[in-house]
Amino acid sequence: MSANSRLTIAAHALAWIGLYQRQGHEVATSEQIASSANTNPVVIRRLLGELRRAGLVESRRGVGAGWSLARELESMTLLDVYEAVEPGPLFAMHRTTPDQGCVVGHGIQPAMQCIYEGIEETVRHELARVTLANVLRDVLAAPR
Amino acid sequence: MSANSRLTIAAHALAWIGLYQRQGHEVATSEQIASSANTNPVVIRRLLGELRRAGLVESRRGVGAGWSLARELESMTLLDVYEAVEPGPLFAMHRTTPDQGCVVGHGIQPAMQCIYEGIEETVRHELARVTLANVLRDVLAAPR
DNA sequence: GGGTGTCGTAACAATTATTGTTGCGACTGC
DNA sequence: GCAGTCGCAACAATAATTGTTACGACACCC
Repeated sequence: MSANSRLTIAAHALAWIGLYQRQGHEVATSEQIASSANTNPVVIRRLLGELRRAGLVESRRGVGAGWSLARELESMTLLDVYEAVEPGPLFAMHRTTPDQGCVVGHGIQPAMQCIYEGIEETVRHELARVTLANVLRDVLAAPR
Repeated sequence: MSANSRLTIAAHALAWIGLYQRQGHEVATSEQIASSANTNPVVIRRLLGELRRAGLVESRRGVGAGWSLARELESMTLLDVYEAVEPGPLFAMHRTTPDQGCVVGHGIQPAMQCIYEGIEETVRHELARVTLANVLRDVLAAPR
């Protein structure tokens, strides 16, 4: 199992801020978002910090501080979020370099690398097709 | 970073066995493969055990024992290998269930689930396009 | 029948990445 | 000055994978 839910939590946070702003509020606090996502506020701040670096959200400090969207949800795709919060590739190579004296050990990494890059490109393409506005719409469409 | 190189190692092992058999040998030992992949024989046995359960390889015991392909490399795709060695989904949900009393917390999982399933399906499709014979060919084509 | 080499598997340690938690300084509006 | 929130560092907790050791099971060979 891929043990990282960073993309999921980041999308959750963005959808939450987006909805909150639609309801007329200026900013959302990390504590509110953390409560909705059932996690710790620091986890949210860390993730939102990365999204801020990518230009997707802004933060204010002081009393009445919090987070707001830097762009419309319509102009944000899951690929933007993915690139902001996921550091590495989808599939990993050997953790130790294989035996370069062996034909297979020598050729396997470039061969797999090439295949993996193609797949990652496809995934990126799929992620780019979904905007955060789409996500929020689907969230609100869930039956209760 | 996705910390698991299982698919990579499994492809390495299959390519190694395939090449070894093309050179006229009957079976390959986990120690030979481990030496090429620069890892421990037990790691290889564990992976090959999962591939055996999926019907991709066979093993013999006793003196002169080892591993052999159960099917031609041409008829094996990376998807077969992926399904044999990767237990979970590509993207994970929240590790704790979000606040079901919150609209976003309630709707986020079905929304993301749906998106993720589409992407996984695409990845599977891509993996199914590559046979292990393709991989071995690319491995041998690597410049040295 | 015993010796040998290899798989099969369990148990546990080591490593790595992520997530959770605490603490405290910085900033801003009142 | 006070209160509320972010920013960030440090560290613990958790989980998954990988590495290692150990030993029994099995089959071939003599």
